[in-house]
Amino acid sequence: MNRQGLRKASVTIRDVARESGFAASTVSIVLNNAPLARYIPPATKARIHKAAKKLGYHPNIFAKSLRSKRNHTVGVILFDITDPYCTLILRGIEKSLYQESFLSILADAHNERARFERYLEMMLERRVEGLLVLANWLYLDINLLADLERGKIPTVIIGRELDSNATSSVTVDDEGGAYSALAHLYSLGHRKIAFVRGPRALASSKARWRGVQRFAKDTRLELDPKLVVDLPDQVNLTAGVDDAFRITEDLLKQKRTFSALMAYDDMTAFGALRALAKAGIKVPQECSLIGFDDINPSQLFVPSLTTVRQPMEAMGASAVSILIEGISAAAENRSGSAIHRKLPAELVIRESTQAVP
Amino acid sequence: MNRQGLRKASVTIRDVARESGFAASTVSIVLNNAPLARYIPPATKARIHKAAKKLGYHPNIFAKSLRSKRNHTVGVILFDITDPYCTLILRGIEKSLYQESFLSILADAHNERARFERYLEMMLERRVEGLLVLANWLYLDINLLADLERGKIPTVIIGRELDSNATSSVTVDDEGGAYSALAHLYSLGHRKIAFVRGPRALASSKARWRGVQRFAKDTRLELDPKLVVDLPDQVNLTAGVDDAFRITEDLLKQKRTFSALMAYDDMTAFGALRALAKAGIKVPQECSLIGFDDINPSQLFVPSLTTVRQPMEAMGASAVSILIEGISAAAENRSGSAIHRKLPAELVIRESTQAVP
DNA sequence: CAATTATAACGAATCGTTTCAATAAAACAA
DNA sequence: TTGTTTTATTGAAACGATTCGTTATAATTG
Repeated sequence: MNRQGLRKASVTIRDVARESGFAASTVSIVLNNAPLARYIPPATKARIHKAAKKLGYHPNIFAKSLRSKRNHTVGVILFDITDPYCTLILRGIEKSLYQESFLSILADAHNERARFERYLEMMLERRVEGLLVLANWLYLDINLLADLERGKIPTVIIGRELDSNATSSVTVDDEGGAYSALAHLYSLGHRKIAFVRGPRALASSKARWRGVQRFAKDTRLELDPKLVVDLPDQVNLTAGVDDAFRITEDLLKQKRTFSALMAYDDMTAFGALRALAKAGIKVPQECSLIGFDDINPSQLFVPSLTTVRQPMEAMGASAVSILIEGISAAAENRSGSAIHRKLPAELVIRESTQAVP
Repeated sequence: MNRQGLRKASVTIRDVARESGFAASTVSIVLNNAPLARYIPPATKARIHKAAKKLGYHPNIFAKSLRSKRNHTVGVILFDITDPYCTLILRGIEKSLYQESFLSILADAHNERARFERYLEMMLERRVEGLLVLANWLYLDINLLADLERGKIPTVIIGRELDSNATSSVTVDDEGGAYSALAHLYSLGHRKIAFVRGPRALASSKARWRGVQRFAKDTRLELDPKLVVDLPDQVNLTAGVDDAFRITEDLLKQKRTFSALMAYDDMTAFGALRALAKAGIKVPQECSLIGFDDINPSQLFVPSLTTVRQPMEAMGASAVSILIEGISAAAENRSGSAIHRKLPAELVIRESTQAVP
């Protein structure tokens, strides 16, 4: 008694071979349109295709990967999927990956080092072909770098540049963005401007502040140190908003007047807006408010938020293009060198800023 | 000349075998702690482990999968990653998956049928062990069902129940949620209440409206049909907000007074809020506003939004538990039947509602 | 002491593809 | 006619891990 009775789990290339009357190798060549396929006469090809279709043949991807050592998958590690900033970048990544017929494994590190490392481990174990790291709101740094380079697979970091520039990166021009944000407020006549800077630990905080300082210098605008406060280091996103709220309240309590407030980012601006509203200060009539990022909710707020847009979809797309290049380089044993791309930010004027009366 | 000169791509189990002086099969048994390992003396185990560590051995997952037919991966298909509603569910999914050491492949269908089908295809091709479908803001229906069942792999749909209940689902109690939302407004003294209902095509629109009607019946509250408007069918998320804005404006134009507005969901509420603000109507002083979902931005708005919370993290977690159960059932050739879970919604009272003066 | 059972380790087959080298027939050239 | 290419097809050898069945000792039992 043979195994006919047993239900075959799935149809293999040998089944197609038997059905079509050719060898498995021939079937493989035809179905993959391998170089050798140029010798195969159309009639043969047709028969093989027909057999494959008839049996509903789908190549086993595990076996395929085992031979080719490829799986057309990249890993995406981010640090808080709850952050709308991530979301838009993900959209950009997804669009590009889709076109390349790559699929992505998503991991959310919850801003926890251990989780990050575990995920990194899992991804390497699964031999993803490349790695995208979305370094939003991220405090891990020094060793992160080492970890990433350990993998020896093409990697692109979005939103942050590593100290060693062995790993490719895509960032936004924070400095330029902050510069134009302040320029916007200035052009509206604001001179007394409060600043809620980002947490010290974040690279982008420094960069944005540099932009502010550069503008101030260029126009001889005086920055009142009493009107400059720092957000505390804070891993939690919504807690960050609360911090911003509190800090702005403190700012208001000290009775120094200002006609505009520039926030580290949109989230911060939301917190500030709440504090201003609570103090009965109308935005933008009595105080202009500007953020940074242009995350999704910003346009929905009342008043909608004037902000500096990070081209997040473009950043995602850009990262993918670098990564894919790195992957094909690796596949062909070429060695591509790290690429660092810095995209311009764009001022988006909405309702939360207006000319000083 | 042998192949010593060639750089080995990676260290295999045979290398460990050679290094430790045992056979590959023994190594496999030890490293996986297979049943047979109970016969292997500690000394041997130690030597094998040492050898493995020394060589930095990592089992090749492709080969592993080829044999075991498993890959510890589930597919997650959603319809708009930009939607904050998705984001929180994803968080729930991720947490649970992490504990099970599963990884997820993420696909965003952009509300496009073709894209959905392509992704479904890709996932089946990759033999994900299960499928999670996040049916937010979704208009595809009839055939979607057929597509999903074609795959014959464990599947859970979140946010919607399929007509055939062959596929498991996790939904929220829309009707009960809407009921309690209206009850809340009623208890604050509101009697003239406007409703912006969801798009006709969405199942949740109907369910929520049923909740409203039921409450009205229970308390003999009269619903003024002139104060009830429908959101048009709309695939795009932010366009939905604009629709809500326009619709609310129309509502206001007809000069019917109402002291509260109940929106289909939070996004809709945001649109309504903007229209109210533009008309100079203060929320909540002159008009209370309530949403549904409790997406992330809702607590950040000024005023923060009273709403009905969907327990999104719990929904994600619940879906994963059903899925994992289905996967192990499949692995052991048991046949689990579809499970349908409906989670309660919870009223979250914030600033946007207050008692009628 | 012989018979049985635990213990310890291994060899070979298997999973499903792809690819290399080989073969054979046909087509062409000298 | 013989020799060389071109065209068509194939068997067998990987890829790297797991598992089943086997063998060879050591320990235990009657």
